[in-house]
Amino acid sequence: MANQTPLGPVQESSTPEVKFREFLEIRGEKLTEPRRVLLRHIFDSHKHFDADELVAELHANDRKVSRSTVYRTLRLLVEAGLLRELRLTNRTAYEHDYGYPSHDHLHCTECNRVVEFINDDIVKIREAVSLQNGFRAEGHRFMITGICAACSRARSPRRRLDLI
Amino acid sequence: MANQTPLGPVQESSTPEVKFREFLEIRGEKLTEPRRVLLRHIFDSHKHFDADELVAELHANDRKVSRSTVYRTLRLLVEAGLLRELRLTNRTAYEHDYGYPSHDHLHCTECNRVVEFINDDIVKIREAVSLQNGFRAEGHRFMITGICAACSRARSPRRRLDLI
DNA sequence: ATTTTTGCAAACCATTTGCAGCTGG
DNA sequence: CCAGCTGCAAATGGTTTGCAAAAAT
Repeated sequence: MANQTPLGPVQESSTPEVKFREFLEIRGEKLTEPRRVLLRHIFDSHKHFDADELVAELHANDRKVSRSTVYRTLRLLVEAGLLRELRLTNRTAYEHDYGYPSHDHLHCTECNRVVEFINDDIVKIREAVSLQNGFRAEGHRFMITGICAACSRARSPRRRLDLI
Repeated sequence: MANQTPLGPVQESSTPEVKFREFLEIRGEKLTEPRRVLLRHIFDSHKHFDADELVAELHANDRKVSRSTVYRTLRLLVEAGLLRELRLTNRTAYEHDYGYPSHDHLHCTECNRVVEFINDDIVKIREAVSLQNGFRAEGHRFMITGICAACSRARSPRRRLDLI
């Protein structure tokens, strides 16, 4: 799942680890070693990932964390506001939701790439629509699906050259 | 999955069955009896539904269609542009996409109800963002998540109304 | 000491698929 | 007739869960 990171970071008052510990303390839960390993790995690089990739990468690095713990911790991190879920067609991907500006996504159904973009009007629409419907909005998902520039290019006006 | 129908129908040049037959003919496929039964049932009432509900309702009506055929036909109807998929948290729901205006959704995470709304600015944003990113947009999903008015009011130990 | 967490394996569950027989055109 | 379809049962695959051992406070 390739993905670039066009958006810059945002200044935050504490690290993900501190924020996670606070979250766990409130619920009387613990910041264990596997959770720390996972957290460090996740916030070490900024990209989209899924549970499976996490398991594989950690195994490759000899920092093994079991699949169940990965799933359980991902759920906690979402609840803690550190990660955001992206439900794609066949799997659930995650991205940083802390220390990173809020944004939405373009999803190329051809190459499966996800590109981020920021548009402030979306939240305005969200609030206006919620107000009209007596809805207390907690979040939204806006995903534009289609074909990215690269795939469009590689699609039609290119065939003839392949024929030699 | 309770859901009202706030939006009015739209004038179309042919019925869902005609449109589906055309779609199938182009691909050299057949409009069989199970498919007809399913299509009739789906377009008989306007509401959101999932594969399981369809199977149950048809069985209750003694118009049994097998689960596999339901799934296979739903996929065709989406490809044909007659239905639209809504990926909710735990399941895939469907709604009419033919003879019905384009719209987006509010999803109450408490009672799981989905409410439709129309906002023309969303498509404008979609086109603007796509242009900026060299993206050829084919569609979008905009889902606002939060708590609906009814659940806000009853905001006590209320459990989700998830039917089944 | 007590409560939470972990890893494993098994369970889940919506959806898909292989196949033998049925059906529409 | 023959490609395409159906129903059944079995397979899939991502995700969750039960449980006994391990770790945190």
